[in-house]
Amino acid sequence: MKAQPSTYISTSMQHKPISVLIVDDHPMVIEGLKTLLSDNETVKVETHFTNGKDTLEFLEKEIVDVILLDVNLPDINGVEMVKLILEKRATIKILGLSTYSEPSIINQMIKNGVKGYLLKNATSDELATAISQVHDDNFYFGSEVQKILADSVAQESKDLPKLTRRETHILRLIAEGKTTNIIAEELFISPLTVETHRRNLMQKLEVSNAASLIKLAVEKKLI
Amino acid sequence: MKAQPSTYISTSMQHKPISVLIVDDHPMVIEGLKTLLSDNETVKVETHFTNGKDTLEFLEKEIVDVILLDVNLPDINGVEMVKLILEKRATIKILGLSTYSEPSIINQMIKNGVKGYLLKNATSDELATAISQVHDDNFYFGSEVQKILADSVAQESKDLPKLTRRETHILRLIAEGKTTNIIAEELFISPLTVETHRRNLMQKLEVSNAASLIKLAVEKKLI
DNA sequence: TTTTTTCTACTGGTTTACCAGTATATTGAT
DNA sequence: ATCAATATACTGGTAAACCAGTAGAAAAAA
Repeated sequence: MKAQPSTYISTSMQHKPISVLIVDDHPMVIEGLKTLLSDNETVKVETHFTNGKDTLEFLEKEIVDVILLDVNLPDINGVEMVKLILEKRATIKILGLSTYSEPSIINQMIKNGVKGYLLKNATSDELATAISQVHDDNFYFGSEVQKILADSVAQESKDLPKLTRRETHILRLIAEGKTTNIIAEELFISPLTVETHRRNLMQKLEVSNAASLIKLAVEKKLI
Repeated sequence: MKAQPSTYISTSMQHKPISVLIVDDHPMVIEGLKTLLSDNETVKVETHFTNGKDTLEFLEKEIVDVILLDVNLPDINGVEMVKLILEKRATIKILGLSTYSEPSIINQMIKNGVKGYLLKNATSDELATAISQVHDDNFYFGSEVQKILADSVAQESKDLPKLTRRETHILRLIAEGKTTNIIAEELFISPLTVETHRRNLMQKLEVSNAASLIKLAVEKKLI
């Protein structure tokens, strides 16, 4: 299964290898990925970058089949990167990579168009499968990721109502422990207005006091 | 610089290489570390493990000079691992490794006896230096880690006053958005008592309302 | 055992949050 | 230009949080 007759490979390889670009700011991970993929003749790691800017510049001129994209880049966040890459090169398949697994981020990345998502504890096999699947325009999500997505989908039914800019702002100030009066002073509006916003927030988020409001805001990373 | 005359190496290597054990649950990182260290003749990667249990079993019989220890293992947490390893083999030098950098964890690990700490975005050079430094019984901390430690020392002066069990419990209930009366019912105590606890909490933590209390609790992971 | 800490509980008072309903000016979208 | 959404602001009332001081009982530490 692993070692095909070399004659076959060298003489009649119908498909050229899948060209892969690695984007990760951790040299260790880059080396690790390269090593894990070095045995695999169907994949060729084209090059790598450690930040978003260089990656986008490269993609101005060059193209690859699949990008292994770390979510935590120093300059541009992963979610944004997905959008920027696909705006430039819509046919590229992006495979998200991260150490931890936050449902909200994974969801955002899927919305933006990643074809797959792996945690960095993925095995060599998973990695190879993922690359070939996304290259064939299928989705691929690691087993842990699938579990996480399943959980978050369950909650997604009563998703957060979107808050207005003003509401988000006030929510953040509330979470900082500021009272209605203080907030009103800072925003140069009436305390009564602040209270109205607070009430609307609690109604929208279906909670009954400031404590729950803050907890929910922290949990959902609205602030 | 890379290729020394092979005669020199094979005939007169005064010091045997530093034996290194890698412990990390991410295959990618393991491969990456091995690759980064493969050029370095002064270091020999003995073997690797992906969890704490196997590592400790190995150390029952074998010994190495330096352990590269990931903080986030699936079974035993890094802080505990350091203690367990050093109880068994006090002469081993442990170099902590993690992707992110939480001051409290780094501090705990130092207290438990790690000789160095690197983030996973360390370069090949940093890694080599770190290994040789800790092998010589010096401390080595990556530049980012040093910055983090400096910051945390500054804050450490007014560290959190330790809360009693009851206080911690009530703090958690407050953070869940429960009112004084509800908490009192749940704990079969008077609402007045709950309020006293709340007041003590606020005093201890130097905040002036429940909102700040919750935010602080979430931030400091007291709950 | 004695001392200290923790948990318990109260009085009495101020401030703030919370609830319900209403209303107007200003944006933003179609 | 018109309609919907947003941000603004009010009245009036109830409930809960917050503040200060006190104090007894239980548990833990000395």
